[in-house]
Amino acid sequence: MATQPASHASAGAAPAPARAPYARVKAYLKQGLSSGRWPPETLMPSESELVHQFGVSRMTVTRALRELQTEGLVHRVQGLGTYAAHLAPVSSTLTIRDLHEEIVGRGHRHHAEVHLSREEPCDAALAPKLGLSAGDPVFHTLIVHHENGVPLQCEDRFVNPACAPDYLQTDFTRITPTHYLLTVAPLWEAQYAIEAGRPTAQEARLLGIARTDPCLVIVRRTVNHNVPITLVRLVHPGHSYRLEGHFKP
Amino acid sequence: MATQPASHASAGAAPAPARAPYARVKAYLKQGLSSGRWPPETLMPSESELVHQFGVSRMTVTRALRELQTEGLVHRVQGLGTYAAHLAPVSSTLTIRDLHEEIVGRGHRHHAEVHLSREEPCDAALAPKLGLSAGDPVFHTLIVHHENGVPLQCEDRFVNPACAPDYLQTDFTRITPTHYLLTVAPLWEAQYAIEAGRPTAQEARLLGIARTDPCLVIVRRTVNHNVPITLVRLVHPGHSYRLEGHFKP
DNA sequence: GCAGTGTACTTGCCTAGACAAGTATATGCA
DNA sequence: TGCATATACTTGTCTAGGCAAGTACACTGC
Repeated sequence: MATQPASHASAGAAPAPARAPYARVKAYLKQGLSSGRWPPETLMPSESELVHQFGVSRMTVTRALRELQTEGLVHRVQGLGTYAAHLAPVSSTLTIRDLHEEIVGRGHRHHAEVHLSREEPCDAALAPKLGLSAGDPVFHTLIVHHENGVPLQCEDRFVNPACAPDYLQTDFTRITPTHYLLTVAPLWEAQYAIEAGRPTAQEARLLGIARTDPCLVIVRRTVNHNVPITLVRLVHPGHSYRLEGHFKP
Repeated sequence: MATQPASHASAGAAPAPARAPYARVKAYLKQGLSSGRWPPETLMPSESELVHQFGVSRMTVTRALRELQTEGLVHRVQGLGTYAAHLAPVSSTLTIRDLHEEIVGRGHRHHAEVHLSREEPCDAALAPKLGLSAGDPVFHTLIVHHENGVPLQCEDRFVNPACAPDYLQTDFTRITPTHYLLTVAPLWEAQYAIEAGRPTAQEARLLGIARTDPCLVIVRRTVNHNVPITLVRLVHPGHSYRLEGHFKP
């Protein structure tokens, strides 16, 4: 039997019905979840029920359900069925973009001041986090990023020389460390912690703020194939920087 | 022709090869992206190439590629092909869980102090954010959450009465507002902003901290079907709370 | 030179079936 | 009663095709 997709029929200004079949099934289920038709932990219609209800093939229904599953809205158990998720997972995508792109994306001017860029012996406290031994050489950069001339971020970074031997040769006024490291290892794993804290004396001076001013501090450790690449502390003045996000199921 | 899945053959302790075909294709591509085999914006193998290379059907390859696309690792253009993503999307899932679950999940004791729970006229500044008019009634709660007796979060929340008429009848020492609102509207859209700031005098008093202590402040606005539900300000003492996360591609 | 056309290739989405494997329940037998 | 088995239903995954639509490029005819 031949396919008969998207026969966009008569309706003129209807916004929705042009959707693909899998998207219609998905929207139907999402709407039901949203309206409370299937409360959490409730058994939802099985694939074969949906197949009959929508007159589509099972693959189409499967795709809709699988996408809902990856979005965390349902969970599925082989042999049992599909259940509405326990609680709506209020998980949001927090995008930690390259700061340069973020600033330029706002139509503003980005400017970096390099205060430190050197090799130094690795501190005992730092060593295990970078998979090194105390005294091993480690690259250390301290850069202040400005947005339209205003200090926005103090970036204190340690880099494992084994991962990026040419790191210190980079001109960090033109290329951010994040950007450079992405070219060296384009895909990695990261752990981060976000907290509010006070700047160190040096950070306060570089950012032009008081030591008592609250700052948003992000500490991030990056690993590629179990090899630590970099450990970075990003300090933002609290009054001028915020992480914003939007969550849409 | 019959399927011949997962013939887990001979190899004893091999961890990987038991994977499903679509997962093998996906892992192959991911590995290539990770190793720099396909630098950003590079054209990757087409579906038909992968079909021949792996001896699987197109649907299987399509699934692998589609999952990589939803993970943001590639982008695909009809008529052109599949490209390695511009930069590795360092986006991480920041899970804003219900605080009660978070605390209990750590094996600790959660305890909530309700300092305010009443209906009041809506402020002019607040009204548009909740889709109300100034002077309309609005529910207002102020709750301090403790972990093992230590103040952890001050939750100042406004709720649209139209969305949750029985909100004030809830016993917030037993059920968190987040949890209650999830039962009323299990699925919603949220905007949030995370920043570092100082507590108000009242917040400082309730949290037992100084007014100069830095705090992590999260402001979240929740909307269901374009109807604002709630606006909440969450204040955490900087020294005792952090958002942590882990990103793994 | 330049606009139009045809062709090859790509992804997007779909169908109708298949086998595998997990779960719960009814059934039969000791 | 209690245990083992058969059955019905579920999801997980795959095959081998199909049409549609978007892109790039060579090849026309003017």
